[in-house]
Amino acid sequence: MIKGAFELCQAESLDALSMPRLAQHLNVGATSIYWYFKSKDDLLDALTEEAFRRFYAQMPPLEGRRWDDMLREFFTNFRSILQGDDALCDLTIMRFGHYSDTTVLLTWTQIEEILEVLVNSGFSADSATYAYFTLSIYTRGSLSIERGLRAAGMPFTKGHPRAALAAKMPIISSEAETHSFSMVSDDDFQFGIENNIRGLRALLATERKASRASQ
Amino acid sequence: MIKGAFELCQAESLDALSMPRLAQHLNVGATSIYWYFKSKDDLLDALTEEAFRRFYAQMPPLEGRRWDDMLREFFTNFRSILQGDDALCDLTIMRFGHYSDTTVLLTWTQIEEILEVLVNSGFSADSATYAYFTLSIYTRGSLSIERGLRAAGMPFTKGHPRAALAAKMPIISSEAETHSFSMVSDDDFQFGIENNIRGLRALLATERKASRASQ
DNA sequence: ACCTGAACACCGTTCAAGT
DNA sequence: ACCTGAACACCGTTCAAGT
Repeated sequence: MIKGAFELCQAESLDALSMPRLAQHLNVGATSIYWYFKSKDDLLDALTEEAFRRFYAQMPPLEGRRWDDMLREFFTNFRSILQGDDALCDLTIMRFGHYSDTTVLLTWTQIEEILEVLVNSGFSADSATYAYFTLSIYTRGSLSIERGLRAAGMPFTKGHPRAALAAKMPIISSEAETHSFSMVSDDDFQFGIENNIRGLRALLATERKASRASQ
Repeated sequence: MIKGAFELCQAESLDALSMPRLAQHLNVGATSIYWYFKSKDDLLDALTEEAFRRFYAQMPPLEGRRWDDMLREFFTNFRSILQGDDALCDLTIMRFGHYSDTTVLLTWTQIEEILEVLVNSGFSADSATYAYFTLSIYTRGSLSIERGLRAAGMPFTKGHPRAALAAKMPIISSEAETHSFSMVSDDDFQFGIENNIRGLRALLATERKASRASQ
């Protein structure tokens, strides 16, 4: 049932998933689904849970490197997995506030593991939490915007005709020649992650100084 | 026409905007709208353009302060305006790849102004562009996730019952008492912005050193 | 030029009825 | 326990027809 729903989502898209279409795909009466799920939203919740299971199954384990390498790798993996599977992306990124208990447990377990590395590297528990949230929001923001662009048919990726609009904008005009203005290119993403890591490095330095001073 | 559509969106929500409902709101035949807009998507595009106009009208002008103050203020204003108006938020943040030429022009003008400040402060045009994109993606990510949570009825904002799940997670358990786990609280947002600014400050320092060395 | 109503294909959902 | 089809209220959209 959920497997069939996933097949349909992967083949078409989450938007294309309707009760009649799913029923047809399963060779079953259109309303039979309501015996298993009391509403479409219920189905979607179950689908979201399964999506998270599949997502985490694809995530490689954290390597025992330095905290900055770990963060970089984790969020790069996070992004590339969801970039490669629109159905998974739509279900995990776009469906907030629809996380089942097992999904929350799965996610928190993952977060705890990361926080542990950060705290062991000298971050306070507070800073570690903020750090993870910041990178998580950024990565998800990038993914959801990229997803939106792809769904809309990928307007202006590079060398876009709208460049004409930039006549009186010297900086943008020159940047537009080399820089994709989608805001979500690989380079953009890498800069964002790297910039946050730079910020965290500076924060860590001041936190260490403060903790030494208080001893 | 567009004004009426906005009224309906503000009173209800963007989801509640249907052709029949809008027609009813305008005291007009259900299909009359199709004389002005060839499809609902067309209507939505026009609505998006108007939303951006209203949004930028509310954005206070950039103050002539230091680049970091400017960024902080800009994105804080950005967020608080869209936090206060769900219709505006749905139309501007959620509808990517549906920007009209005048919307793009409006946006680019705004971006150019910010890039100018950054470049004048010593950033390369490339870094300035990356910097803006990073903060923009983060702010939008935060807004869209907050919006999703609100639409879903704001699950676990604080002191949430799910804390029980965190039994074997020492760091999360202790954090959960003081830290909202929504990832999009005011504190979370402020940390994200501040962390990016810290990262940019470090970047600026190395860029300045490099440009001095090459002279 | 502007608006209407009937009509169509699609949706989510309910419910009484079948096995 | 599991599945069905008829039915309902709601969509977006087309089109021939009215003014």
